[in-house]
Amino acid sequence: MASKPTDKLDFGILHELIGYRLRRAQLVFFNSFSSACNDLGVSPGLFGVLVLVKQNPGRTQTAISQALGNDRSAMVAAVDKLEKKDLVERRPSLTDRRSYALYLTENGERFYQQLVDRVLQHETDLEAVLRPGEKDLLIDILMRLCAGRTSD
Amino acid sequence: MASKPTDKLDFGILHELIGYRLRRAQLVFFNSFSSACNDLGVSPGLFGVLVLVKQNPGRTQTAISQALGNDRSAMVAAVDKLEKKDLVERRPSLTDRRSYALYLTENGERFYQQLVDRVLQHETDLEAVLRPGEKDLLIDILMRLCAGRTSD
DNA sequence: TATTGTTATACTCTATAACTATA
DNA sequence: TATAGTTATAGAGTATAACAATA
Repeated sequence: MASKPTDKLDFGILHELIGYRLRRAQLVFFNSFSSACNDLGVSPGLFGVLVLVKQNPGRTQTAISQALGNDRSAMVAAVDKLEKKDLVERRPSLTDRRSYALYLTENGERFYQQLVDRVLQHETDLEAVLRPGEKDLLIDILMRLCAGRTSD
Repeated sequence: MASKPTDKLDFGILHELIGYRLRRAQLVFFNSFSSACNDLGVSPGLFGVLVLVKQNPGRTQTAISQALGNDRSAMVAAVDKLEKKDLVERRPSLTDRRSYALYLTENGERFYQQLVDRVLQHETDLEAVLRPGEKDLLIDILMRLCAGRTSD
């Protein structure tokens, strides 16, 4: 009898590889984050920009992009989107006429509170499968795995 | 005095969010996996296909794609690449003339051993920052985070 | 009617190179 | 010379819709 496509497959070493498990888990998080926040029009990437601008008002696009570990060219479209949504504004830098200083707008400040509530609720939902202390340990392990290989 | 782009930024809640930490860690893994295996011409995604074909010879493209959690249309280019590298072959299914049965080629079998050695070495390198028992716990936590939300 | 492999297509994310205006 | 923002561009990766052959 031929095997059906829905039969469980043997994953071999795949299930024991940290890289594969990270990819699957990250995909789950990405999708559920998007579901939780797509009515607000904020992707995981844009959320990261918003947090850094909120916590570090007045920084340049390049500084934000370096902190997030991606190229400054990618920041252009991101800030464009956030500006169009009236969440972030580019102000001319007082000290360097080549660069902009990024700030949350008034609307962005209000929006940010609402967004963070939503994100923390999402986080809480997904933490439901963790036992006490496991979240902190998970974060700690993930940071160690990045140590020396990223800018943050 | 103006802040320099290289100053450390305040990440606020970002560093405490599982989703963000997963994304950063996954990026580190993806990049180091690519460095370790790009001379072999195998990406993380192609590696997943190879493992599933090795462990489940004779399955269809659709079965493999479902197990990996992506669309069957994406399998076409993947199997094309693996066939061009003489690692995988499409054999006509004996029971269903619409579908192919996937197998590793002879060359693919030899290549697979070498590739797995490389991947396990890569895994070992990255496990260096983990304490005894933490890897199993990490895998367990990551699988729990996926439970009920993926096909595997 | 439903499914397999395929194609065409599009969208996101990301990186590189080159340009401009400044420094 | 070097840097900030920008643009054009290209490459993955991924998803949808539609089609022909087959079930």
